[in-house]
Amino acid sequence: MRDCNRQNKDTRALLLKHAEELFLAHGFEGVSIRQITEASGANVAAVNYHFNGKISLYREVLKQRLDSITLEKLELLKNLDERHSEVTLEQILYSYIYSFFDAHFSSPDSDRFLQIIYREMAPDAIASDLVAERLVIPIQQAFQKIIMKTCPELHGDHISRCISSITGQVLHFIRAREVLKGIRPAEQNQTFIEDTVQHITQFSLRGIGSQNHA
Amino acid sequence: MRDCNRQNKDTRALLLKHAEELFLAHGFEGVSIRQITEASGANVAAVNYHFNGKISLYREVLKQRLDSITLEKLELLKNLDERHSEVTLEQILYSYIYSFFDAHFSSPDSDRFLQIIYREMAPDAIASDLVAERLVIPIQQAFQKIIMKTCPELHGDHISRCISSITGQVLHFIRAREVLKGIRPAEQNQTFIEDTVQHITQFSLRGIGSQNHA
DNA sequence: TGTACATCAGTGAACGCGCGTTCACTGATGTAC
DNA sequence: TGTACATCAGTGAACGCGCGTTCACTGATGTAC
Repeated sequence: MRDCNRQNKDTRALLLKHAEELFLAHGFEGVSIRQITEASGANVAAVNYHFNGKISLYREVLKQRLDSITLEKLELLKNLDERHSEVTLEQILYSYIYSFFDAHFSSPDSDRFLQIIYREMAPDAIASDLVAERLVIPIQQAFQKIIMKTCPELHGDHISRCISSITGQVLHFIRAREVLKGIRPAEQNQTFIEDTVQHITQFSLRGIGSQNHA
Repeated sequence: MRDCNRQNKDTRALLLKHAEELFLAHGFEGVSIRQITEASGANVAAVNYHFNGKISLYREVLKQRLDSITLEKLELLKNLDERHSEVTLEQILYSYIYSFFDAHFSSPDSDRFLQIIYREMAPDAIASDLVAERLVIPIQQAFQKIIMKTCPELHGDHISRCISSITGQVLHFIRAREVLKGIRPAEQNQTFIEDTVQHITQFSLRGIGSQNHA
């Protein structure tokens, strides 16, 4: 009787929505097709009907999220690029690094999502190609373009490696923060973010070693 | 007939040995109890008899490997410590960073093992406590002690964060190297190691910002 | 305007599989009297 | 020195479960003549 006679409730969209929620919360292996279809009020067979199996559905979900994150980061970088003559390298680094922590701790989803991206960066992951093509490469390129404008004396390869160094730090501080609490305990959440972003910014600013801004 | 009448073949040790091999090659979920017991020539029930379940066996395996890696790194750091008056900060960083890449690419196991450690660093992992207590914390402390001796003008908290920055970079460059190949392609393996270690060393040396060695 | 057929979204039930765990058991060895 | 019992390593078979996938199906809608 509930939802009685309502055909065309767009099962496909519902599946996608609930799959996103569940995969983000519990990872690929942590979610069964039955959980997804039950949450969507559909039949177990629906996932196979609409998406040709669990893996394709997962990749579909991932695509969407990766694209939306990439879009967001490119937006930020575009803003910085437009103001690049009035902005210091330090400010660029700070904005970029802060944006990770900000996005990360403002949404309960994104903690889990970072774990997922992390896992998918492994060479044998189920979707490392998607992470590379839709996230890492476009962001890296845009970021590199800005830094090259701001520090024209630096070599492209050097900048590229420095960006990887920054990304590596950001991911590590966020992801391993529970483990790191065993080393530097007793930080409040807000000062943790502020302190860590400042540290990574200053460390990396020196690390880049631009003559313009040293 | 094979292995006929040989009691006391120490099933427990065999299980541990093959579990290590298999878990390292395929991860926790990637290995079934049946695979382990078959490889060990034992009955399916043997894992539960000797180890009280799959998780305990996994943690046991992990403990051993973590301890052996920690021991190895502490050895390296002890050597550096003993020579700390004749060694520059740059040499210390280089040795430490290089040791990760060296260990990593000289053994086929260790690539997979790094993935495992990585995964176990996540807050909700099956053994993040082991990674913290038996690997990250002891190494961090020993490393910090050396740097404090070499750069007495630096604050302990600052050094601690810098070490995390170094670790983050090392892990990222190793783990995400396939993804990063999309950005900086066409490096041979040996020059990749040499170039990357040099980059991380120099980047971090500047990042630490010691007055003594800038 | 009516009929026949094709298409499409979605269902329901079952299939076969591999999993971790359990439990009653065997047979060798150690120990107490 | 012999017997009775306890302990221990290990086995074999089965249990129950949850999984992803399959397949024949329904019933609504669109299309051609």
